[in-house]
Amino acid sequence: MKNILRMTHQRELILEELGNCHNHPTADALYERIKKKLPRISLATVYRNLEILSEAGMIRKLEISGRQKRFDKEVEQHDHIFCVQCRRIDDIKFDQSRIISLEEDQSQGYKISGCRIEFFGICSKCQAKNKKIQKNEKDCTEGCTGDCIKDNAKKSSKKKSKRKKRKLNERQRKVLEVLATSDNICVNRDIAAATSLDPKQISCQLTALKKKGFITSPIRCQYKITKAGKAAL
Amino acid sequence: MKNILRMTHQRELILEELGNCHNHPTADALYERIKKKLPRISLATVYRNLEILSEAGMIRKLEISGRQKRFDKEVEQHDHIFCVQCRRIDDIKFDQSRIISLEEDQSQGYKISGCRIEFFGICSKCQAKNKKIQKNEKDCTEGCTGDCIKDNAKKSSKKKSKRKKRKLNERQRKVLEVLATSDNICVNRDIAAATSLDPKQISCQLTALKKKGFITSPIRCQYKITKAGKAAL
DNA sequence: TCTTGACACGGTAATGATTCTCAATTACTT
DNA sequence: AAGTAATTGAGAATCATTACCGTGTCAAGA
Ligand SMILES: [Mn+2]
Ligand SMILES: [Mn+2]
Ligand SMILES: [Zn+2]
Ligand SMILES: [Zn+2]
Repeated sequence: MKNILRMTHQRELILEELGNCHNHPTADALYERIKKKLPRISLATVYRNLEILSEAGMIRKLEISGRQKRFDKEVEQHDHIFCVQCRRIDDIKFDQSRIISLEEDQSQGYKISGCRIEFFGICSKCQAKNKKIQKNEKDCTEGCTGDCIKDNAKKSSKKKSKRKKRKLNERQRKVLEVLATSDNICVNRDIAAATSLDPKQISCQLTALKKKGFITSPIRCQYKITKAGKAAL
Repeated sequence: MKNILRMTHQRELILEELGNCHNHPTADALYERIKKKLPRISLATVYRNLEILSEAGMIRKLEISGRQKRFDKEVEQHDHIFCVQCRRIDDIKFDQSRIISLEEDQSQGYKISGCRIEFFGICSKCQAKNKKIQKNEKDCTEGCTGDCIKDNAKKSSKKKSKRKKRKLNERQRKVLEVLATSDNICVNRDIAAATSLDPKQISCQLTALKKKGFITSPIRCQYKITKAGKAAL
């Protein structure tokens, strides 16, 4: 009846490897590290044990906003701060008792058992990086506001997990090829003539290509291939 | 080039329906409600518009701990409290500026742009329910700690999304049938004799059955079918 | 008026993270 | 050493979310 935790080699390694991690790793990241020492370990085993160990209170499972869960060797109560740009997560110590007791008055009948405080911002490294970029950046064609930071974060996080698939379908490739061969800006009609595709189809593909960043439309109804577009061919 | 939001019928409905929701609904829940008024709407449209509307600042996307994202008609800054048992989410107002300025001293170089505070506990309804259950519960064979509450929450949340699949394989059914016919507690050997299965196989199936809640092991190595197990046959 | 292309839609496939399944193996108990 | 329940690896399944694609609608410009 008593649930004894067997200390298998796998479990031991997972615990040890998490202990060596100072950034709060995801199950996947931990799996990659452990594979080097035990190549036949399964990702499911890593997930399983991280769950079991956190259930047993030997590690902590973090549910920071975002998709992947992260794991923490430190079991003592503490909160976190994360960088919205590079996604790193650091510890912060914060006395929750004060804020909880403050909240208990207007708790709407809830019996409060805890709270999670999550700061977010930009870490010192990213601040420095941004400053450098801003200096070097002179040919910024369009206003570069907070959006591009967000885009960067999104892109980097995606690239990190898996390579981004940017496949072109038959029609998109045709359209892109026409734009690649023609030096000047093209309109729908030009492309239709060159590809013998239905103009409606072309409009649809142009939209998709623009969304992917492979073409731009400097003037309404006129398109031009981008560097990314050329690279994609 | 300019991003104009067209107010389509679908978008209007989504906005309106979210406005009528006082609990912070998931995309899926909202979809189910909207389908009643517009049966041909696509789930993808609901997701797409919730994203667009929150991007435009007309609604808010919440990343409360847990898997599904939730959406909030209230765009003013506020935090949330959720019940770990029934998963309902309520609003709380909290002055973040104080706690943020408090944190800024020891911010480890971060430029803090905000924070999310998330209280959790047990709502008044669940508290009342628990009290009732505790009174009625006299045949609680094993210590009923916080664990069963958590189990309940997990189960109910799963049931809500899809019906739980509890199928038995060939061997599991055989084992369960032996336990069902025998009134007393059985050991592995008994089952082996009755089923002509390999004892190793039986051990494995017993583990699976126990995990599913179809059998219990009141004494080590001795098994007994549960009500759920009988129901499953 | 006729084109055009941006936005949007519905349906469906794909994706990413996580969990489940199951026969085989392993680590504890006795 | 034997017996047995916990654990494993490999892969399938699940769940929430997003991407894709062909089509439709609308408003603005030729
Ligand atoms: Mn930490
Ligand atoms: Mn709210
Ligand atoms: Zn950073
Ligand atoms: Zn509740």
